[in-house]
Parts: sequence; structure tokens; C-alpha cells
Amino acid sequence: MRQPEATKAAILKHSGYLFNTQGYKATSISDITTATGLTKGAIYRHFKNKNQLEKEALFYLSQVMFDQIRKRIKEKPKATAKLKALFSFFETYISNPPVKGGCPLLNASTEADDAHPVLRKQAVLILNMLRDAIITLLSNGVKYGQLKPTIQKEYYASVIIAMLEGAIMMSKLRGSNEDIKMTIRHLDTLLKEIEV
Amino acid sequence: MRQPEATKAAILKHSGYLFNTQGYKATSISDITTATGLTKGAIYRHFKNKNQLEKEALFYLSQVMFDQIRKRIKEKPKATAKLKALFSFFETYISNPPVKGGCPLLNASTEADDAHPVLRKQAVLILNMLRDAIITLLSNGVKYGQLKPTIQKEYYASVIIAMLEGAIMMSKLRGSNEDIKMTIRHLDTLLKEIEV
DNA sequence: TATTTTAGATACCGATCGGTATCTTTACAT
DNA sequence: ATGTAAAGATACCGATCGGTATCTAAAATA
Repeated sequence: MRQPEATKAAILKHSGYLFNTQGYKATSISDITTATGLTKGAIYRHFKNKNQLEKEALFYLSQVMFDQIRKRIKEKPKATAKLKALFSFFETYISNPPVKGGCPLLNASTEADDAHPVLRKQAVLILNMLRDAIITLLSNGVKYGQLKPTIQKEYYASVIIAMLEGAIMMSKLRGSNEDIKMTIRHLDTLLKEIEV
Repeated sequence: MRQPEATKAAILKHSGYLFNTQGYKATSISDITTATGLTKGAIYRHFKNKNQLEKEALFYLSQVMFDQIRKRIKEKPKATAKLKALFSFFETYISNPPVKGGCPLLNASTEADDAHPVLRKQAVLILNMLRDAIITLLSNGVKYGQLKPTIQKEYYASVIIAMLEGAIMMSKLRGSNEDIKMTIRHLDTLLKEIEV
């Protein structure tokens, strides 16, 4: 029954869920022990302190998200279809989220101010990963003649992420997917403008 | 030296600042006593518990924001100029914020899940106020022949708020106003589409 | 099988949490 | 000047926080 890697994975899974639904500060180590069925001794063997656990849990959550996104995008052949797949991923986020509690990036970035440098750095890293992924996607679209070569990639990457994250906040708060739907409708029209 | 209203206002001001910069859960009553120079006895005389203080502090923060927005908007004559004034308000939010710690609405809405119904309800109320304000603004623009009569007001209200809030998150996290600038550039092009 | 290593459990630490009962002091009405 | 009501201070409560020292038991090595 002694499987250190499985134990660490279980801790990350449960604490990730708790951090994302209740908040990082609001989730205690005791919450995690009851969720996992483990004891403090077990948790502090795998993570040197709560900050480190928060950091690794956030990274785990981002991996779950990126895995889902990658899976959906790889199926699609063209850049426009890939972008639409990305949008639809965020649309299903409200009714059927891969991780409950809203977008881990948004949650961590609003909670992690200057007083939580470890969590903050990790959030910046994830945002940059997402930005770079979209920029690469746009670049490939231009490369293969699917998107207009004049488009400013950084501009569209920022606009797309801002809209999706903001819409997630609104839809989650209002308890309806209307906002995310309208936002994606707008992103679709945006997509038409940059298609060749 | 006994001025109850001034004392309550001071508590709201300081606690609002602390809640918005450190988070609601992360800010203790003791933090507020040291910030205000008051004692617990004074604070619990004006607020029946921490939840109520959080709710009223969030409302105070939203009032500060709405006052600023109203002031900037009232100066402008046309709907398009009023919308641009709203956008510019959010642009200056990064470098010179009226309340530190990011957008109070965004902060509260990400922290307030189902376990914090009081704060959550207050956040929903503020979001609806902002939405209604923009919808009214668009309606007046149509009424006075400044905006196209075919525009879907709810659609644009949601899209505008989503973009601004998402951009605030990105700019605050990355410590630069590039994202909010690019987002507003896009909102300006959006504005051109709905002008008559 | 005997020994060593290590995953995980147990019990505890001081500090801090939100909250309250009680006391003192100030302002105001008489 | 005196009494009263309310503002604010003081001191304390049990519960919980993150963290650690120590112990037990399971797995790996020999």
C-alpha cells in the first residue's frame, strides 16, 4: 500500500480541487488531510511547506487544463478550427468544467499579490504559457496561409485571453453561461476578420 | 473626539484597502485594528461580524469606483465619448488606481464562492450595476442618434466588461499596462462599428 | 532473514483566528 | 452639575492555524 508517487499525486489532486474552489488561504492543511484521508506527517513529507504545496497544486491544475486544450486542438487541422476549439473549451467550462471553481489562472492571479511571490510567479508562468501557445497557433495559421499575414499576434493573444477570462468570471458569478456565449460569439466575428 | 460616523467610515476605508490588496480571508480583524488604530470593541460595535464588514467594505469600494466613473463620464457629451472615458478609466487603473489591489469586483467575485454567500451576493449586485450602467449608456446613444439602432445592448455590455476585467487581471499579473492598452485598442475599433 | 531506509501516523507546539463579556470614558440631555 | 446612553478599550474565550519532533511500520536492500 506504500506508493509515494501515487500519494503525492493524490495530495496534489485533492488540494488542487480545494484551492481552486475555496481559495488558497482559505484552505487549511487540515482540510487536505480530511480530503485525502492522510495525516499532516504524510503531507509534510512530500511538500516542505504550504507555499510549495500551493505552487505545485496550481501547476497540476494548469496541466489538467492544458491537457484538455491540447487534446481538443490537435484534432483540428486548420488554425481557425483550432482557435474555435479553444473557445468552445472555455464555453463548456461553466457547465462542465475539467476543474471546478473557475479558471485556476484567474483564481490564483487574483489571490496572489506581492505577499505571495511563489504563487504569483507560478501564475505568471502559466499566463505566459497560454499566451505563447496562442501566438504559436496564430503563427502557424499565417505560415500555412490560413490567416492574414498582417495580423499582430501579441495583440490578438492578449485580447482573446482577456475576453475569455473576463467572461469566465462573469458567467461563474452570475451562474449562467450567457456571458461566455456572447463573448465567444464576438470572438467568432473577430476570427472572420483575420481569416484569409 | 467621539465621531461614530467618521469612525465607521475610517473602518470601511482601511478594511476596504486591506481586503482588496490582501484578500478577504487573508485579512484579519487584528490587521484592521492596527491599520485603524482602533480596537476590536470599536469594530464589533459598528459591524455585527466579519462577513458584514466584508460586504459593506466591498460596497464602499464599488462606490469609490462608480464615483470616479460617473465623474469622468458626465463630462462627455456623446455616448461614444462616454464609453471612451469608461475605457480610459480602466486604462489608468494599472498605473494610478483609485483603489489599490486591482478591481474590487474581480477580486471579490473570484474569492466569493458558494461558501461566502454574503460577499457573493454583493458582488453580483455590483456586476449588475455596472452592466445596467453600460446598457443605459448604449440606450441613450441610440436614443440620440449617436449609435446604430440595431446594436444588441446586452451583448456589447457583456463583451466590454469581460474584456476590461480580463485585461485588468492580465496587466496586474504581468505588472505592465500593455495588455489593457491592447484591449482598449480593440474596444475602440469595436466602438467604430456601432457608431452611426 | 536481518538490517536499513523511508512513508506515513501521532501528538504536540506557539501563534493567531473570530468573537464576546465587561469595563471605562466621552458626549449629550436634563 | 448630574445622570444616562453610547462609543470604544481591555481582557479573555475556545477553536484552528501552519509547522515539527518523534514514533511506527512497510518496503527495499543485503
